[in-house]
Amino acid sequence: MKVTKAQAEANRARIVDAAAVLFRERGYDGVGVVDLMAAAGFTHGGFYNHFGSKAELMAEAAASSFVQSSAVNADVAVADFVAHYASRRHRDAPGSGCTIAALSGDAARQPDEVKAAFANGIERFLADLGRGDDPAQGGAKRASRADSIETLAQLVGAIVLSRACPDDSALSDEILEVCRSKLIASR
Amino acid sequence: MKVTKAQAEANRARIVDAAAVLFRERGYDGVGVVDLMAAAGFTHGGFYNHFGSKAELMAEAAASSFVQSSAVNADVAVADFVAHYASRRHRDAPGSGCTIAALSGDAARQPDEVKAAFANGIERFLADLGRGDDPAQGGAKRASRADSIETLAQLVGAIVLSRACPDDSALSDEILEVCRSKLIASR
DNA sequence: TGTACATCAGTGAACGCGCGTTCACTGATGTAC
DNA sequence: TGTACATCAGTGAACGCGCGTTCACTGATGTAC
Repeated sequence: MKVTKAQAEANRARIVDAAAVLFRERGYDGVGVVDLMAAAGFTHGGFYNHFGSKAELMAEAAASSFVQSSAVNADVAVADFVAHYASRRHRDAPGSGCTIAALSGDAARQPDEVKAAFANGIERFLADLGRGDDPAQGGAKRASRADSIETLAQLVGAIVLSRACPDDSALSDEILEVCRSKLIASR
Repeated sequence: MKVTKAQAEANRARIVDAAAVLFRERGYDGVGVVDLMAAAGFTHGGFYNHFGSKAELMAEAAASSFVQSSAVNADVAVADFVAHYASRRHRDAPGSGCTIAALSGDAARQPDEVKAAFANGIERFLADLGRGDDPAQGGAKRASRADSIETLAQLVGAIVLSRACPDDSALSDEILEVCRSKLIASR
């Protein structure tokens, strides 16, 4: 049964959104095409009407998540964003968290198509970190690109490390707390 | 054909060593039991004489790599170690590089057995970063645990980010260079 | 020390299973006249 | 505006393949007497 062009486009977007969550939660190899389609409410056969390959969807899901994160962060003061990033809440909710922290390890073993999406995501992230806040509200000042890179590396490292520790481990919490307070102190 | 107890133990160690390299290069799901055994020179059937599961080998290979890295780093000044860690050479040679940087993303989705090995590796790494150098040689002073955590997060973040970028990308190099110079300047 | 037997590391075939991808088919949508 | 036909999003069966794991078998090693 065919479907409206508009409906088809909306369906495609549903698949991308579902993929963005599932990949972050379970990793690239942890989710199959069947799972991805089922999560969006479809059977797997139609997958290749929308995407050339599973890796292509990975690239698109990542790109989409970067745009979404950036939109959300635009309304948050930089210091608050940093504090939330290096938090247990973020660590424990990879599906709605930072795609770079959740999937960089997987991206490293993917085709350049995927890596290019990640590089764009990193650039966007650096821009968000460097933008500073509305001076009228007295938030953070604009940061240099090098400072933003340093901050990003530490944020990503903190989440990656904390997630590699056993659940409920003191070390995992400690890493987040140390990095959070150091990052906030240095702004 | 049975084999000497000593030989069997040596064979087992060969498997662990090969696994430590292959997992870092290709990720947990990127290597099969067949590959792991073949890399050590065996057929796959004997795998379960040595290990209870593939995940168990992952835990052991990680633990072994941490011990080995620590032994190597013991002879290097902390500043030199940091400089080499955040380098293109390290980025481009994951098989012989830091297991935390290469496999933390995979470890996050593994059983606690594996995560516990990673937590041990992190502790060992922190100890190495904090130890300082022989005062007679005028190297780094002892670092606080919090400073070591901060350094570790930034090192791991730098490699993880740089590997997620397309091959030969300027951004990848830039991330490494910025983090390297910032880390060395702050010691 | 010599003999008989149990052990068990390594082999290679086989297990069931899920994977990514392909394909013939469907029927409502979109288009040409 | 109405009719005839082409399109193509979605379905579900099927493809070949590689996965982790199991198993019967082998023969040299290790052990008991």
